[in-house]
Amino acid sequence: MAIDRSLLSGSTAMLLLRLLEERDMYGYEMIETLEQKSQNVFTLKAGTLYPLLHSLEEKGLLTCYEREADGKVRKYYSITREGRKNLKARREEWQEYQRAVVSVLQTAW
Amino acid sequence: MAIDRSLLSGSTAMLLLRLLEERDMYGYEMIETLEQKSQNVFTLKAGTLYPLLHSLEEKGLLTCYEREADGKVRKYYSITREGRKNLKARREEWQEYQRAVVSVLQTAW
DNA sequence: TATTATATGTAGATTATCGATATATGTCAA
DNA sequence: TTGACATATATCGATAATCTACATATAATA
Repeated sequence: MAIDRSLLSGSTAMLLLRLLEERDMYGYEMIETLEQKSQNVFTLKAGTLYPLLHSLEEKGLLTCYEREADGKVRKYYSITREGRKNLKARREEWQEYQRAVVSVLQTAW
Repeated sequence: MAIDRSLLSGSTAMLLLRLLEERDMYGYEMIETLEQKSQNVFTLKAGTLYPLLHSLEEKGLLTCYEREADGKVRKYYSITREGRKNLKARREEWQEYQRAVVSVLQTAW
């Protein structure tokens, strides 16, 4: 990663769900989109992404279907109702965490 | 933790260094102070803190000395010059990471 | 005197991410 | 046409951060 990988820990699933909130995507597309949207801060590895997608699917947060595009069969992922609910919770958790970090970093003692 | 523990990953050392930037503290004091300053978002466990303090000391980011206070011998930690340098880098990394998350979450596509 | 808060510590388990590796197809330039 | 590179998906084992559980000891309080 461009940044210490441990910082990303736990927020990757949220970021993927956020991408899929906008539109269905296939795995490789998510890696590239995240990279662009974050100005190269998030350079997610395939070895991280695919197992994560499978586990999100198992948990019912995503569904998967195959579709041909540009002469290639790709696996598109779609966020479920449960996935949207989960995303909402993760966003709130992230806001809470972020506020807390800022308050420790900026505190005037 | 009050929040998903994985979110905290990687930022704990930064938070501890930040506390010690203000004044020397002993371990237990850091747990309580973090809890207060974060409004109970960061409830760091002893099993996380002490090994982390030892590793930061090994890396030369902290030094340790014993002192008696309130009739108790406590182990106070002090941030080193190297620790301040490290804190500065971690803060910058955190800002970069935070900006990137926000930009993915908020992006108007 | 018993319990709780303070205070420090270790061992083992869990989890997220990574690097390395594997496979297969499409594209483009030499 | 052939070799290299980008695209696309996937698994395995290693690494690292945190947790739970446990252990120990003292001080304060009921």
